[in-house]
Amino acid sequence: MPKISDEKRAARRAQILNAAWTCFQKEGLHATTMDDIIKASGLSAGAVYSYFPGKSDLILAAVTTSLTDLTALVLPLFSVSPPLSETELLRQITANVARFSMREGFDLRRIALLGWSEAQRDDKLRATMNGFYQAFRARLVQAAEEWKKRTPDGASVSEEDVAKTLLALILGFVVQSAIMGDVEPENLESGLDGLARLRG
Amino acid sequence: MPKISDEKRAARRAQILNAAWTCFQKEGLHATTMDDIIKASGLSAGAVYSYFPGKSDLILAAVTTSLTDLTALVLPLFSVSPPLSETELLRQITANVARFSMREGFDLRRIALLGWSEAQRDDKLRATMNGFYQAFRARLVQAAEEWKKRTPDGASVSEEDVAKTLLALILGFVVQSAIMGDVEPENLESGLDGLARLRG
Amino acid sequence: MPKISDEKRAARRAQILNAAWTCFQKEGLHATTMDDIIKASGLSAGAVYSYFPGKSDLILAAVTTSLTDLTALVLPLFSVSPPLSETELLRQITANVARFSMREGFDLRRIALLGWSEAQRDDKLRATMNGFYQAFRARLVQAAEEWKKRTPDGASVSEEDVAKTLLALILGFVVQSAIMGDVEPENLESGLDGLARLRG
Amino acid sequence: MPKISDEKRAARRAQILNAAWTCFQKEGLHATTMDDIIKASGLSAGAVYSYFPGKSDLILAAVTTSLTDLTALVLPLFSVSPPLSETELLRQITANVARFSMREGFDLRRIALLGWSEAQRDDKLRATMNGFYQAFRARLVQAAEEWKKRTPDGASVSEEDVAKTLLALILGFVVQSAIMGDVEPENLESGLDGLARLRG
DNA sequence: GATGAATGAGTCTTCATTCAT
DNA sequence: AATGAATGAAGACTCATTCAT
Repeated sequence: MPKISDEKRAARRAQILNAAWTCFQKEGLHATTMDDIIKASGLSAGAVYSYFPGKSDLILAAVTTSLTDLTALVLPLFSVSPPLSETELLRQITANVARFSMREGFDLRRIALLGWSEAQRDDKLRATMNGFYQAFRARLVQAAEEWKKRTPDGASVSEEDVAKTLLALILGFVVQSAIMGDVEPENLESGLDGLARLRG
Repeated sequence: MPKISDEKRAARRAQILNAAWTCFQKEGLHATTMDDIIKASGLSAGAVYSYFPGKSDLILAAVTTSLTDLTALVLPLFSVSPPLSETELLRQITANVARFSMREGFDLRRIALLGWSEAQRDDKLRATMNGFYQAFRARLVQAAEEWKKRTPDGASVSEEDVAKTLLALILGFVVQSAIMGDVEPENLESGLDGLARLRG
Repeated sequence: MPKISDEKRAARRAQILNAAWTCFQKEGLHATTMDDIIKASGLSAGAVYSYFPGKSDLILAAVTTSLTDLTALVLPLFSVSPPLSETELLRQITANVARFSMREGFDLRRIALLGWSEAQRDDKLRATMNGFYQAFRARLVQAAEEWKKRTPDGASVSEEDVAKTLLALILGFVVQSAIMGDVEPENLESGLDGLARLRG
Repeated sequence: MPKISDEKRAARRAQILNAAWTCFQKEGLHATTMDDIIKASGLSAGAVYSYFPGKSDLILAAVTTSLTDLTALVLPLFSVSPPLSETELLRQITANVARFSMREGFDLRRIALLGWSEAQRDDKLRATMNGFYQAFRARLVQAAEEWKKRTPDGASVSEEDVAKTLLALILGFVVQSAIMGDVEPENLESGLDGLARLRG
């Protein structure tokens, strides 16, 4: 098969995935019907099914894609030089999540909530998400190790726990802003600072 | 059958809600059919529908109940004397959430994830959840005010932001432990401490 | 059993029938649920079922009642002295039907259409209605005989056919005014006159 | 399955409509279940629903079709040359209705009664039927104008009222023959004649 | 390969009727 | 005798998936 065909295949896949994403976000995972996606994609039912064996695969692919896109957005933040401080990293990550959420009608936060819910039922999806979050947290652990090295008297700090705490803050930011809608990256930065000062 | 007593009505309602909760948790909100709930409740379809007008009401009631139960569990923590410190409050809240999650096979965290997802589609549910979280965060603001008073040099701390940050930590704990399953209340306590020390 | 009890029974029956009539008219025969009637009657389900074995009996009774009421309204017209002319009788009958239709929200024409439709399915109802219409047409035949006697040269007139024609006019008036709503008794009188003149 | 031809689509539609008509007539409009129609049509539920969005549309289409078929049967009678007399037109119309009623097991009169009843509840259906009868009556008015022109001394005749009277006779014929079953076109012709003679 | 019509098991919900209290 | 909660068999309609053309 010539190369064009492969490109076309990839384009078609992206086209379907895009349609699925839009629908999922607007209607939720279960309220979206295959027909919605088929219509939105502009292809035929048979065509869609030739790219994805079933609805659950489409869901998995959509969530995976959004996770991958997010990774591409966030990973560079770990490699800037000089490395970002904890406060700065948290602010940038949450800011990126918030910014990504506004893009072209795709709200990453909604997709995240939908995905978490679906992961309760779908083993494959849960495994995929788990893997992604593990990898992400591993990067946070690495970053924490860096900060630790630079901190005199930081030997007793658990980089694992710091990573878990940062991840909790990020995920909690996603939920809180999706449900309540009145949280900005700066709030966490200020709150974290306040919390430290209140503890003395 | 003559008029049923109020207690019996309430008991029946609870019986149905209990069945629904069990099913929702096992299967997810949409994958659970009314028939599942009907069978699990041990009642007839008509009986279930005489207590709840439809499936969405059952979902709303199930989520509301779990939210109410959680409130009952967590609210007392704000009233202990002497008041808990921020670290202690966070640890106790997350510990209660984790403990509640293990109770009688009901996992509050799963219900929470399912509810958040459903709230994207169901306006009534979203309003209910929003109200609950607003009230909860207001209590956190109050607590932060207390801490602020006791902190010399704490005047510039934003209690709003502290509350948002604590809520983010709690919600993030729920997500992280539901999806990844390897987070304990102590991790957040230690991580928050480490974070403060790394910041200098 | 004392007399009071019987009276009470009759009153209850009427109360139920009244409720049924109102519902049937507003919603149609099938769209009306037993619960609608029960609620409208102010009695309990059991009470209603102790007076009428089932919904079809209620329908039969409601139609029969309306037919009976109509009879009471129309029959006297055949006994007035001196007897009414054909034109006058037709006008008075249709006028009574129209007037009855306006009474207290009960529209006899609607009940008639509903009853005819139901009679297609319900043998008992069909038999009842058939009997009523036969009796009514027999009265028309009698009236036609009278007119015939008074008409010189009327020997060859078929009183049966005159009666069928008058009945067709009355029933057609009911349908036309129920569906189209722009027919008055006078129209038929004038139309019949015109028809005669056009025939030469 | 590739795109189906227009003829095939129309044939399928007719097939379903035919099944619906048969069922409606046998069982009545509401007693007929979608499953009855689906079974009778030989198609699947999904197929039927892809041609008709719901039961009420099927009812509307069935009634509309029967009305259209009837129009095709009756309209030519208004265009014969030389024009039919009032008596003749009435006889031919009723005769056609009666004949149509016998065709292939479809009884137009029953459909008419069912439709009138349903029109009480269904606005769309009522509007459709009203439109049809208005058009039909307009043709009767036209015919009456013709008769009027040919009648010396006919100037004062109201063609509107003549049309309303003729329509009442036709509709009344339908009801009377459907419910009582002992009326023939000739009866009306003779009765109308007798009525004129009795009036002097 | 692509199409989209067709499938049919499955969903939520209703409602005439019963019968325990 | 009266009540009204409970029953459960239908009913209308949906939708992921297939496969004839």
